[in-house]
Amino acid sequence: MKPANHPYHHGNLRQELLRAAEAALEARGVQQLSLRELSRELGVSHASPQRHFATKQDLINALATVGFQRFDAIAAKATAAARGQDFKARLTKVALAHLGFALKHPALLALMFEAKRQPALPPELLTALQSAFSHIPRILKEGQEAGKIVPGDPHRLALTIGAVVQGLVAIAVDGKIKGDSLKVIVPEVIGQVLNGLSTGKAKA
Amino acid sequence: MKPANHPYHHGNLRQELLRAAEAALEARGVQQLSLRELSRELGVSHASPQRHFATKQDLINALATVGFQRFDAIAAKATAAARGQDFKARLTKVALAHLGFALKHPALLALMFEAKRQPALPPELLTALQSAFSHIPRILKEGQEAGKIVPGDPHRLALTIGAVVQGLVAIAVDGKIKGDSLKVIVPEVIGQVLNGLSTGKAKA
DNA sequence: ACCTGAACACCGTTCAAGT
DNA sequence: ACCTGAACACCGTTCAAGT
Repeated sequence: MKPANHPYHHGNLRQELLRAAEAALEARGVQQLSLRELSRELGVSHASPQRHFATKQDLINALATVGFQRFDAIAAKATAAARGQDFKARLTKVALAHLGFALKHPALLALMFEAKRQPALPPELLTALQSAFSHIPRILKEGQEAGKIVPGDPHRLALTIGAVVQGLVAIAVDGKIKGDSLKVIVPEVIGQVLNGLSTGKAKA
Repeated sequence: MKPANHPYHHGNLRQELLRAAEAALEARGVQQLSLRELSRELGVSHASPQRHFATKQDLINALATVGFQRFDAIAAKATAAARGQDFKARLTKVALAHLGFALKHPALLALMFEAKRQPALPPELLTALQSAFSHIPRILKEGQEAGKIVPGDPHRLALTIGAVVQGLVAIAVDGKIKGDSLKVIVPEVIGQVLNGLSTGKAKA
């Protein structure tokens, strides 16, 4: 379990750097993330990260990529677990999965969303990101094919629900929703969006 | 217009620093924001910001504060301009105001949301932030009092619409919505939330 | 009150050199 | 292939000193 005390050849410095970086990120924030400090912590020279991450941004991109991959895996598991249920239940499960991740790794999530804003995304980051955001549109498409959702451009509908979930995540991360109450709030918000907030009219 | 070339006593270094910082922020990103570079650009010593912003974080907080103040002013103007209209039109106007700001100042918006995550918010930042996010709940409350919106905890309803708008902003900033199409997409998304996405049932 | 200049303790990145 | 040590050009922050 512990990598002994080799004077040389650390073993898998790349993995250790990623692990230490994530811990430092959640403990002290992105701003304080320092390659030299990570090197010190791992007992290697400050120049040794170079071989594994050519630049600090590369380390950040790698962190963001594994973040989106975990994000994706959690959502995939949630949808799989809700296979037989109706589409509202499945949407709720995916939303809860996203929110659970957000509350567990708030600093990593912030880093992920910051990394997303880069002009030229590394390809692995892009595919991880696309996969992570594919679940809600897919569920909506199935609901629409089953006639459970109003017709219309599926892309447009996915935008609506996607915005709600992303907004909930942002609000929850800010601590504006107590973690305990998520299981009651999220289904209600999803229900509100599905059933509408206006009185009277059913829809056009 | 130009502050002459005083060897001493710059005039209002504080304002100049804020202005230069915002320009540098949008041009090169938060990561590259440097007090020393701003000082060079303004032709003052690298230690001179100290009197106006005790720390770099103080400069960032000041930027975030003016950002939220402008955000607030724009939303207030939008609601004032839509005074006589129905509550759906007013919600749409506010959402469009938020989105317009986001697309105009994406880096500043990112800085504002990052600043919001600080454990101990400076009081002016907090009040600016609260004021900026007060418009949607207020419109919803009025709509509810007029019987135009389903009954229920107003705070909960505001959460739903607030999440949608915040989510749209996040998605728009990522460039996933073409700026031109906002005027058609936003009313449609707001309408979807108000009228619901499910077929059949009006509501419970 | 506001700014300067020097100093301190940090950074990321590069590169020859070691094993 | 992987790591080290020294070097370079930057940082933020502090503080005595100047006006």
